[in-house]
Amino acid sequence: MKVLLIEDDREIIDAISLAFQIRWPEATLIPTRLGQKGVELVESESPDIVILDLGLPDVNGFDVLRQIRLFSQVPTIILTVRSDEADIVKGLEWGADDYITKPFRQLEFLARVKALIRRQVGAEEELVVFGPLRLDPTTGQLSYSGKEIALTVTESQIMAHLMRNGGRAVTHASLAGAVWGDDYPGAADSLKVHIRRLREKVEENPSNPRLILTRTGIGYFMARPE
Amino acid sequence: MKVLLIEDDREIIDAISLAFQIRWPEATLIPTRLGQKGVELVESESPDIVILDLGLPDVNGFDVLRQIRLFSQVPTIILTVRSDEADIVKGLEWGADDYITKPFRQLEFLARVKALIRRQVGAEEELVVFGPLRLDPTTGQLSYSGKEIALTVTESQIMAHLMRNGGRAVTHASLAGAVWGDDYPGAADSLKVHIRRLREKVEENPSNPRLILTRTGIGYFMARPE
DNA sequence: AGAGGAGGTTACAAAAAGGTTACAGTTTGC
DNA sequence: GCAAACTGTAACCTTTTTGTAACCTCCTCT
Repeated sequence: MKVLLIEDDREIIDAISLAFQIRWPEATLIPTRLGQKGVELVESESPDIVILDLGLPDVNGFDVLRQIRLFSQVPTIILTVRSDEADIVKGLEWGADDYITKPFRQLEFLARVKALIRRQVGAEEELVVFGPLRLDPTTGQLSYSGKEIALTVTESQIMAHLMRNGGRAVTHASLAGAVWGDDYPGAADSLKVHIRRLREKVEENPSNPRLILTRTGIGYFMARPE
Repeated sequence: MKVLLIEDDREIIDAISLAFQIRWPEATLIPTRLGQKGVELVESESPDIVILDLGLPDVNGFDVLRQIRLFSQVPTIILTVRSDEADIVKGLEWGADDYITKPFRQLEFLARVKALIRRQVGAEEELVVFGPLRLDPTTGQLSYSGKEIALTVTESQIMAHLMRNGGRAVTHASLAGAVWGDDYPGAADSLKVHIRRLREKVEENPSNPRLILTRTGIGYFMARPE
């Protein structure tokens, strides 16, 4: 989970860093003190949420929000000392999703951040990554060395299992179990056909594989590509 | 747009009714003074948003929220006199989306309601753009390679969903969920018919589509046109 | 060298998924 | 109030995916 913080006040940065460290250490905080830099970071880093201070030294905070909204719908919380109603309305109408006034309370702040992230649709979309291979197990979309390869459901399950154990051998039983459940007699035959089909999709020469390798008597394993 | 208000204080009901009448007359306000009744109304009326007062006479407000969350993800704003931080956190963690303390300011209140609805349905979005395709989801008007194509409401929802995920596969479940909600048995049949109708409108040869492509076992995806 | 095991390769058929069409119930616009 | 448009259902057809089985190749062990 990536959180972009656009804020110039060192005290606030520290307070928020601390809050995340204590309450939500698995989140990555990307801080910047400049609004312009912030807009660029939204594009380059694709954060899951943006926290934007309206009182920046270089540019007007509303402008930053407007620029972000030109190309991104990233959830954005506005943070400011002003508690003026007109500002709140303006911020929300311009596309902010929430609004917190300083001084804020640590727990409320984090609760709002989490409530907003929960609302996001693709928030739980997880990718299986192994070296240069990236697989989206829900769609069966595999990216590998610039190519986009479409896998079927079964292929995707096998591939995900191999990638999650990337580098280590996976037994036939474990692989078959992940796809067909533990006791299905035909699995052995079916598996070798599916391995072939996978190799035809990902290997340069399917009969001389460099990625999905055989461990005779054991199972298969995925070699880390150079 | 339906707004369910669960509130017992006559003054607050009046204040909110007035705010809606003046600022947002096209919204329908459904008021109830009982928490239990409120839960039933969420089910029977399917409101677009719920405003829930925690200080109800018959039941505890948190219980009402919990009961609603058992079957519905409707956006919910909690309204209360308590400004105690623990309550705010508790409310948000239990699934509320926003929290406003009384006394509240009319404009801020409405801005928060609208911001919540907007991030719920993406209603604010004027245009969905993908490559040379431009879709106005509010009117169903689609421009594509010089042609102006009128889509029906359902078609437009499906198209928008595909375009927003342009290039990436979208699962049947996600597509159907976006149109008919999450558990509607007939969705699978209906979806394939709507896909056909869309293809008849946008494809040169609907039986050999180049834009709306199938991922068997997964769903559909929109190919980036050259 | 030959037998046996393990996995590879291919072809084909069954099953699942999706495509196509027609029709009927509803809603919408005049 | 009627015609047109929209939507969902169902029946039937086509394509894709999956599983099965036969045969092949390679390696090992005797």
